[in-house]
Amino acid sequence: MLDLRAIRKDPESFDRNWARRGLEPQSPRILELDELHRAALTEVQELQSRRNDVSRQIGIAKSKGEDASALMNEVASIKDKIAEIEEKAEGYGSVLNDLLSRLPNMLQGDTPDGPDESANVEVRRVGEPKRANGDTPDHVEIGEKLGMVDFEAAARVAGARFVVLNRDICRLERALAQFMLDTHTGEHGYTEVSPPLLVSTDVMYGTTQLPKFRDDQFETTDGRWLVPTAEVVLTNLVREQILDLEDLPLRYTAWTPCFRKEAGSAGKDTRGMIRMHQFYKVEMVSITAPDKSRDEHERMTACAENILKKLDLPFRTVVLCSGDTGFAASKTYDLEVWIPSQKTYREISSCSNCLDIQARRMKARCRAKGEKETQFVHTLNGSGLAVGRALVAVMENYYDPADGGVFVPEVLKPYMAGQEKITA
RNA sequence: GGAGGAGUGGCAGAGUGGUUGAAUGCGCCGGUCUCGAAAACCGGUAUGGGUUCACGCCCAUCGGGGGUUCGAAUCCCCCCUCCUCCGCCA
Repeated sequence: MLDLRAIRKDPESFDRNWARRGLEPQSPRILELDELHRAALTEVQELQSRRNDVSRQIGIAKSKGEDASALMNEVASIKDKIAEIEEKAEGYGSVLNDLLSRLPNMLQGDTPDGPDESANVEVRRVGEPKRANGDTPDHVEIGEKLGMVDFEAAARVAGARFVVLNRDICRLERALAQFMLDTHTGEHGYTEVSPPLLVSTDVMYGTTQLPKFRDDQFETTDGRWLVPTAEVVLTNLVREQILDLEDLPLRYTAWTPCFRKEAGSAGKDTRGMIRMHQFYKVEMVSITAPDKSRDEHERMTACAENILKKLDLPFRTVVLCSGDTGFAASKTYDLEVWIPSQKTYREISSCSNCLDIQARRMKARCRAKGEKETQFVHTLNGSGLAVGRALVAVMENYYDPADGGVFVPEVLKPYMAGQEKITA
């Protein structure tokens, strides 16, 4: 949710910012609805005030044993009027609210302008691709030859976009997750959380999956939702709270499955485990004071990069342009890992600063000690990393053409009982 | 799933239809006293919204939603959460 008061104060700057995402000016409609809404609200409140006043007089009159029927008649007519205006006010309010909840966040000044991903800007590149040629088999071929990746079995039990992993490959997946969690908790100051994977509609609204992205989500028959990312739960941990400013930042990490319908991605990445309906991800979430989120964003991105560095996987970091930046984000860094079989860098992490847009929806605030004023916190989320895609990257980058095996990255050996290599 | 009990301000805890946004205690903030501190005493201490240049005024909120009533924390209905017992179960 955007700050309606801020829009009132400077509607043009909001329209200018939305234009960077290719949106038409929104403020005229917003301001019109806002004005109608507030006028109705004021009228309702004046009537309520009058009603309360007369009711009080009725109480006094009755306690004195006087006749109050004239007063009671007056209240009756006020009540009808209140109901009428109230309905009007609620109508304007809900239309306005729906409009606002479907508008994306303000972009930061240093988010570059551009229509789509082709305009994203590379900010760093770390490591050199070991094999830039196309002779590396892809992870599907590697995994199936090892007999440890089985898409057919997955299709039999669940359908397309699922996978069954076996033996050393699923152990490697687990090792990756463990390594990421240990690094975030041990070195990066994050607190590990094991959260619910089914959440309420309010929670999905809080982090902006709803109402606009309903079609991407799995809804249960009892009105709950399967989390598309742990961001949803971790961020909502502070919903409806007033936090002590001194306790910020809060940093949470969790290793969870993620469930996505991938409704708009039909035909994209159909081969392999790049795009699944279900995948594991280690997520980082930070809750910060409003003036600290920009620094935290850099820090969080560095934490995600650190995982790739330790895994010794070649990657680059790009800052997304205005047209590619997600709905809730004001600025996003994507980390892209080298995928040898595709001879390209593919997204493995996305770190976003959402400013206060989620906090407003969640009513998550903070307050300095001794102060009366509350402020909305800022929320950030980043993958640290997508475990499924990390597995793909390790399988391909650590592939040994000599025997079709996969070397175990140095940092993962402790999680694999010292195992050096995965072979058939 | 069944039966019963409970949800009030930061916390504890009154309040069962009438100037109750809510007694009292604790905590917290400010002040008096003191060389200083403690104690004591005095004052203040919810959130959101509308309106106003401002002081302020007003509205809503006692788990959530709806209803009865001139008037609801208090009565009725639905839902949620927690506790106790029974059943089931990873």
